[in-house]
Amino acid sequence: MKKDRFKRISPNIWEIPTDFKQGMRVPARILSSEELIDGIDDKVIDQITNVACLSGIKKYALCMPDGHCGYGFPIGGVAGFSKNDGIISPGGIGFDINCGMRLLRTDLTFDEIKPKMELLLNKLFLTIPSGVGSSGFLKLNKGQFTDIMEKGADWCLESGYATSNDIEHIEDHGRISHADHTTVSEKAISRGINQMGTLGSGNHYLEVEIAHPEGIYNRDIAKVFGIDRDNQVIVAIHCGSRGFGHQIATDYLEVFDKCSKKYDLVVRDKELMSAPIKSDEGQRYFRAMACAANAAFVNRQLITFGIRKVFSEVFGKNVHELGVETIYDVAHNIAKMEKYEIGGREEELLIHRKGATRSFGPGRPEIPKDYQLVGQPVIVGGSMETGSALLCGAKQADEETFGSTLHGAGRTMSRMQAKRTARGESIRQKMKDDGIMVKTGYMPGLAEEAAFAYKDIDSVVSAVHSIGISKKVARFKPVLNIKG
DNA sequence: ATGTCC
Repeated sequence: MKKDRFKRISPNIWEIPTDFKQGMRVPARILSSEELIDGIDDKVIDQITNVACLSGIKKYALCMPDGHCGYGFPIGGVAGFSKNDGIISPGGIGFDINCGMRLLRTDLTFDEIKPKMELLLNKLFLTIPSGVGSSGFLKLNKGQFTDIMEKGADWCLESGYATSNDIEHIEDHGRISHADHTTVSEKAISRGINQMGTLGSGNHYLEVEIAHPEGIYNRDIAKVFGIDRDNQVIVAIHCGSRGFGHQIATDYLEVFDKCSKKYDLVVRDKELMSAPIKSDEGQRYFRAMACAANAAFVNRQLITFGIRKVFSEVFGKNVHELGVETIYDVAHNIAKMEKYEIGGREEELLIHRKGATRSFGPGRPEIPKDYQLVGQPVIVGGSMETGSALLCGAKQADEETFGSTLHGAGRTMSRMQAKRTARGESIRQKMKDDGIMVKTGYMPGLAEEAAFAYKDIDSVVSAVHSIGISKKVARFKPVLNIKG
């Protein structure tokens, strides 16, 4: 096994030195508890050490505790590349650009929603389109979609689909700078224009969850985030930029493939195709990626609009009375320019987070005013059977992980393998027995996303908590799930 | 993740 060559830096940090394979410019670091380190796939080790070979990489190539095999980078991969001689790589961001999570609070408690569970589930399912190729209620013209690409969630504010409180509680206010619609293909636009406000498929879901008192690890911080009553109803939204971001990733992989010779980049894996950040092609992808990121923020905001409408109808009150407010909205798949100290001096790096969450601690100007004292919320999606976790960012992340932490439980099994292991119907029944009502347009998907196909979320969360890059705040238990 | 192969 390759693991005997790992150097244990601390109880939960394992380093793979540069002599592990030829061409590594920096060491690779895997964050993991002792119990999970042996479960790390050899392919993940291959992938993260290939990332360590990319031009302009600084400090380490990192893999979070929920890491598993992905396209090029592992999902759970984090890497920072020098603005001057570094690269940008679609494989380091993911096909689903700005796949991410939003958490909503409400004033409701479990007892209040119990009599209306089935109605709530059915109305949510009818209102929020889900599944492959689904389209939304909005009929947008190209001018509006250009605004969505370039203004992100601000478009929702202008159009009456968001409140200023929503905007304040989205990463980067739901508007990524440098977005330029001229870098986006017509094909991407035509795939995306009718998909705003839709959930998608795969591991995407919409979940109603309960904040039971025993799941609150830090009552003071939970209260700052708006979790302020026993058995409070929470809503989790997990989705991304749909076919729009997917097409942009596809388009630029093709562009990078064609220009790779010109820039003479050594790439150990075709899936890691890259372009220099400073190159014309690299800049164009960066700007197109920002458009997809903005569209994903809009998507989650429009889904929020739909959820508010449903809650309002089902409980016969307006949304203000129900207190349906955005706790926070985070990107899990994105690259951003951020400043870090490298060898004693500050450098601007393009931080790639692929299945990883920003984890900024207290005092950072980028985070909402009301969260300044505690750090940003970190929203971690579990499997549909186990529910999500809420953490807060910590300063330690700036030193260890380029201000990053984990994003989910992390798969242990491929979708195919999961489908061979169980049938959707048996998972539905098991969830029902556990008090979770689920609705989906694609039953085999329940097996694909079953808890047995994922690592234990509490275990991966404990690892990042122990390292100190983010801190446990709360764990929620699902009661309703719409699986795309 | 994805009009899961134009």
